[in-house]
Amino acid sequence: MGRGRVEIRRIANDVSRRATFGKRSAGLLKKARELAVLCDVDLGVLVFDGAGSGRHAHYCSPNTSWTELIQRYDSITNDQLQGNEGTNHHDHQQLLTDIARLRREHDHLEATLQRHTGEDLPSGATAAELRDLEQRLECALDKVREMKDKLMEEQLDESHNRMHILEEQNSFLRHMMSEEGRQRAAVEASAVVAELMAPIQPATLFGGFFPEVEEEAVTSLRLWP
Amino acid sequence: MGRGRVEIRRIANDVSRRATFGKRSAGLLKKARELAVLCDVDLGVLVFDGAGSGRHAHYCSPNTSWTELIQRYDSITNDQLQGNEGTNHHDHQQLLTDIARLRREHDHLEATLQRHTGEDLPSGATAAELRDLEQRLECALDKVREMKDKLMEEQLDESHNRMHILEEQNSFLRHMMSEEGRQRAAVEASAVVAELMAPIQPATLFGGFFPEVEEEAVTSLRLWP
DNA sequence: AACTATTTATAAGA
DNA sequence: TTCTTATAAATAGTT
Repeated sequence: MGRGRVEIRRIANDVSRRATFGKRSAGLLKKARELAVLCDVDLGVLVFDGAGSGRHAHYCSPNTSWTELIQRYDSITNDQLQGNEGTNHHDHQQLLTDIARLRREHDHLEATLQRHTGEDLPSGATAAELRDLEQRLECALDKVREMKDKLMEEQLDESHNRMHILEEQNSFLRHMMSEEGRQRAAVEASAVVAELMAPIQPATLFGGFFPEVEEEAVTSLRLWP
Repeated sequence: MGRGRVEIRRIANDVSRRATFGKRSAGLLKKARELAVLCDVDLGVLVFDGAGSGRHAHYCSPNTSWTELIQRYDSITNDQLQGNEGTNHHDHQQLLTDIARLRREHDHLEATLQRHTGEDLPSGATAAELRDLEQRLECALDKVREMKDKLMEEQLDESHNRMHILEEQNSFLRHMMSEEGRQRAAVEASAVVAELMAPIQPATLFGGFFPEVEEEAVTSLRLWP
């Protein structure tokens, strides 16, 4: 929504990024407020500038609180945490064990992810380990590319289908025109038909005859940037 | 945005309210994702249907967690809220909270990692999102390769240094031998040379990291005697 | 901060 | 529910 279509990726330019942050976070909060009122829901939004600029925005709908929202979120994400309220000390010990295990898993996952992101490559890594990581990343990259290609192919197919439909409409309309032409002047009609037949170029075809179809076509072409 | 202008007040009709909830919460989450990526900010959105319908939606930007967001929020709103630590820090309720938090972080990390591994690519991903992931992975791959190359260069440098030192020692010893001119001394000297050459064994130098380079190294060492 | 040309979201209808 | 379409709303680039 603006003068140009925008790719959803980090805005490199510092000034435009700040401007966009202001506009979009205001927009997001407005949408949040509207949703809360229109649909009578409890919701919260928190936004913090990644850098330490301190720029932030937040909204929490009336009749609720962040504490409540987070509690609800917890009860959704891990519902196996239900029945053990106010139970005995055995469970207390069990909880300590669970926490220790979770902490370990947490650290491990975090480290793995940081390696996968290249953020924190272990300085003591051997060349063999690095080569292993390299291969994993290549593998992941392949999978991502494969999925992306599949998606794009699907979109291509779809646009081909649409083109096919448009071509059929064209040929039908040409047919209609030639019928009309016979009733008037046979020579003129065949000239028009010949002209239409020659360039199947969409640009030429859409140029004068079907402005309402042109938008369709452009839209579908834009499906794969 | 729609067929008609809409007043921002609770939608009375039950059906349209549900429909609007679905559309607008999807829209809100999309906007949130876009803001997170475009402006590189940390943000979170939580939406719960006010009634107990269970309908809900949530989003938390990558590289952060609800825990972190809430902490940041707390530090903004009331940064004088300290002091109640230590008394009941390890009671049952606190442990439950801790465990919930850890589970949340755990799930978040796992999801992020799975995306980075290509194990669980979101089926609803757009081509643009996939390209974003692709670029991250390429970036990580570059870093890993860079570090691997640096490591290999360092190890090569080190081995060259050692060789240089050994060559100097050798030439010094040969000089000594020719001055002495005695067979017995010569034999002793060559024993010393042999001993000095020992640590040059590839296994020690390269630590077994470069089987493909090992042969190369052995070959060049053999050139000398 | 204001202005618009455009894009995007979505209300209503099918 | 999901898809379509007319229209309102958001906002990117500009001044």
